[in-house]
Amino acid sequence: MVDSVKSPDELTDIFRARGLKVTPQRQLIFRVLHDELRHATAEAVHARASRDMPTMSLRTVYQTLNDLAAMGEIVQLDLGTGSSRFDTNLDAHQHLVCAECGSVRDIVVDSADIELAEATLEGFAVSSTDIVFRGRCASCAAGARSDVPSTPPLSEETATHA
Amino acid sequence: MVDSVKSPDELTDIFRARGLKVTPQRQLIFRVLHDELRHATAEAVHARASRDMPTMSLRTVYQTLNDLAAMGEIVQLDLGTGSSRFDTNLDAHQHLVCAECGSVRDIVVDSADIELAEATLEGFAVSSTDIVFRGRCASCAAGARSDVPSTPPLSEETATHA
DNA sequence: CCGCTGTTCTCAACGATTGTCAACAACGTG
DNA sequence: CACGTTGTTGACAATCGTTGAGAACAGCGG
Ligand SMILES: [Mn+2]
Ligand SMILES: [Mn+2]
Ligand SMILES: [Zn+2]
Ligand SMILES: [Zn+2]
Repeated sequence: MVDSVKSPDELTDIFRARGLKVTPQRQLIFRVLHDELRHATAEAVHARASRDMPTMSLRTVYQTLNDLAAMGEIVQLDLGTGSSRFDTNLDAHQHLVCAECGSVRDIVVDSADIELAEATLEGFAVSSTDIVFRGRCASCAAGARSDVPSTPPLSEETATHA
Repeated sequence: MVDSVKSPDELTDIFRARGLKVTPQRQLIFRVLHDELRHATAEAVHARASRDMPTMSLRTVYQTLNDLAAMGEIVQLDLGTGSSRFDTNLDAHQHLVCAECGSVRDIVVDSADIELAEATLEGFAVSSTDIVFRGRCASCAAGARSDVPSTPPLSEETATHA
């Protein structure tokens, strides 16, 4: 039902098929993406991977994430939170971004709802529609202090999802 | 009919009212924003302003743009093009961003079209909806080479608008 | 087990933006 | 209109996320 990131094994095959080598670093990143992180920053992936492989460099994480994104196995997002997020959900969808804690949640908006009048497009060919709903998540509304985004830009689909 | 950036005179009054000093630099920036630039980067504003006042520093431009944005006199946008754009159009609207030349065009999407099922929100309070349609503008489609975004991130609502 | 390639790692550079702070100018006051 | 206070400017360094370079290194086919 969901078109999510492929399994480490599948990604391994894909990399091999492209003549790319399958290193322990890459395998670890595959696993992290598949099993744990949803909208992770490179930093977050690195932090998680470093636990299992302390020598893992941030550079390698960026490299592999970029490779995966280039192959379309993950999607690079710019949600305006400072750093890129890498989305393992490949289905067409949009995001709810909490202005306070920075958590990211998937949401599906019927694209039929966003019909643009052809006339107003004036020849512009839309190839993708990025919608970001900004606001405050439930958990922030609960503990809430209404002022500034307290928690600095976070590293992942924060807390919240429990 | 359009809620656009206020006139230099009005902005002058607003700044004075807040105890902020009205310097020639600021006045120049007010004029540039009001008369010329629509979705300018700080760099673009600086380039334009520097023509009339060569000593103008980029730092001052950032400062003033941030001040104006903080007061709600302009809107800071992150369209994923590398640097912030400052929008002088204060009406609720969205953007068409050309992947090739980076041009930005306003477009109005009936927000009623984007009704989110309350249920799916699960307590998330949406405060703003940012929609960015990415694709290729008419003029790029005309001269078009279909590959990479040739023209690097631009400085403004490029060419196109003639 | 060998070697060719593609990889990893370290470290420096990058672009956009902000912090710092001394020199400076706006503007209310006398 | 000169004066002093206070906010502002401009030069410069620092920050953050990300990428470039190059040498050491490890897949993987032979
Ligand atoms: Mn997502
Ligand atoms: Mn606009
Ligand atoms: Zn939150
Ligand atoms: Zn274009």
